[in-house]
Amino acid sequence: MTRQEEMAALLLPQIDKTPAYYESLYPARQLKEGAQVTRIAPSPTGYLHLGTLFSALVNRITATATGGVFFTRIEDTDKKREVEGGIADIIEGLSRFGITIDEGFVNGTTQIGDYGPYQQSHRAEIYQTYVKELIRQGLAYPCFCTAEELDAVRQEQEAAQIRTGYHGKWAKHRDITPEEARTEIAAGKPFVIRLRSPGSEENRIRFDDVIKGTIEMPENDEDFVLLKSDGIPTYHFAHAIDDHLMHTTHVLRGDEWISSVPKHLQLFRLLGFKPPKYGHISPLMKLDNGAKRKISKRKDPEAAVHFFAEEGYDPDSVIEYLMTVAASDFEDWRRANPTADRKTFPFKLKKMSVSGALYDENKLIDVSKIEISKMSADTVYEKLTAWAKEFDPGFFEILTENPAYTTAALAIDRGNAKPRKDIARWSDAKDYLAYFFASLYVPDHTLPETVHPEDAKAFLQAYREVYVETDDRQQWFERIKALCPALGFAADTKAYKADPSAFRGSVGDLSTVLRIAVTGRRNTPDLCSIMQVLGRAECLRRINEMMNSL
RNA sequence: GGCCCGGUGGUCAAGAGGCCUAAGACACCGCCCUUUCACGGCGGUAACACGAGUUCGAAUCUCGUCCGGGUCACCA
Repeated sequence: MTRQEEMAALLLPQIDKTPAYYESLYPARQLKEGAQVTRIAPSPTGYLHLGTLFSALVNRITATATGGVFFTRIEDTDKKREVEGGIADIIEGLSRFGITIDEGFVNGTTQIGDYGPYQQSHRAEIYQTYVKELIRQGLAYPCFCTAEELDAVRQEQEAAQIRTGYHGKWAKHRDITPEEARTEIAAGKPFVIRLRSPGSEENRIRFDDVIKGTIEMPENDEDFVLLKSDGIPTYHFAHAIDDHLMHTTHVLRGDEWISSVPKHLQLFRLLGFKPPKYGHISPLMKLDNGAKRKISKRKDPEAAVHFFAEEGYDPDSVIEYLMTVAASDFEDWRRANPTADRKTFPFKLKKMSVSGALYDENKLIDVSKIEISKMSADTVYEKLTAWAKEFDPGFFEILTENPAYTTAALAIDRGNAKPRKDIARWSDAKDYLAYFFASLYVPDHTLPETVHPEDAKAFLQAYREVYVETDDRQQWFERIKALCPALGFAADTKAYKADPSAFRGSVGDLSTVLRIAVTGRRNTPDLCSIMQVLGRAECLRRINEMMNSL
């Protein structure tokens, strides 16, 4: 037994498997040429973060565009930060946004696929097997430093203005002997396993980031921690083992990871693994007092995706917006393919922005209005009521009392070539539909300054007599025009504009009066349709009510 | 501070040495259309961070400066 084998046996006595065992357990995937395997690896430390959603989207569409696989893996190696129900929050959150998962966790408790377990806390033995091999090869060693000692070293380094960290001569336990280690262990001292980095700061490494392009950095010379004192790996080590064994081809993650790439590449090389392609995604930013900064979980409500649900944004709108941020050519594609499934969008990582984009609510609203304008009345009814049920129960009651009626109201000016774009969020619908429901109807009978109350009253009185509920738009309008001459109004807008002094007003004014009478407001979609949905009795009632107030 | 990444209108962005008098979208403004509003159409305001250099020619290449972001844990 060599000294290194002795050390390996001392540190990880319970490990009896070898890497070869796992290599054969998780054979290469059988995928077609060019298929890319991606993943999202969230930590269950709380709700689904916007950044995680964005990253999941990018990984998802990358796999989809290449006929590959997208899987989820739970990085629960930090027990201190773990939150109960965190897995379900994140995974089910992704589903709500329509992000489908091919493999790994598909909800809070179920995992599918042949490369599991997809939860790092259940993979301890795998990591330890590889660490043991590294120790055998002299590439890893135990470190017994306490947090205080490490802290003291850092302070010394800072005082001397040299690079901080556990490397080179500062790596106290780098050459610890099996005997020394045995003594420490016997004394009950906890230890971590560190990499014995063969790297040097003098060397430069380069790699091609599939999003950012070529990046050059100093080689890693840090003896960073592989296994924490509880036997659980750090992110770096788990990443190398898992993405190798799960055969990930593309690691697309937040760009806060860029600086760790030298560690990861070194790990893959030392372990004898083929490294994946890396792509680093710029974060979504927000303007804070004129300064751009990454959206923060603590300061920004938008960081938590449930914010969007509460605001009433449709998940589909949020994804559509995120797509415009993820791919600079997505909007053009969307214009050319207004109704196509996003899954057919030919996504290219090269089209991703290199710098962080500012979260733009205006743009979200615009995208959302377009999305909702393209929906059928039935779809709107379904989504709106689903939203209201959760976030505005009172409104839900009102909407569902008579589904056919609500749907008819929602159908106005919808489904034609130029649908209206009144609704950006489901919460907007309450005001938009208010005059259709007695309990929400708060009419404002204020007339435009240009219209005299007596004219309005005379018009309403005359209209009441000629009103035919079944008129189509054309007939409906003709009827109003027909009333104009007797009231001294211009039936033709152009004639009125040519000589306003010759008339008391125009047909437009009269239409507005009717609109105010029927809906209690001046701006609405097509009035004729509204009156049909409201019904003759209700329209007459409202017209009379208005007349009485004049 | 060290190491990385980035900087084109208010925002997102196209842009690969001459096609740039710099596209498009959102927002904003105006006009037209119009029974209101919206939609739509037309038009408008508004940008290559700065300074050197390379070149006949620079938004594009190089260097420097400045600014912004990220990262330097037994967190991910």
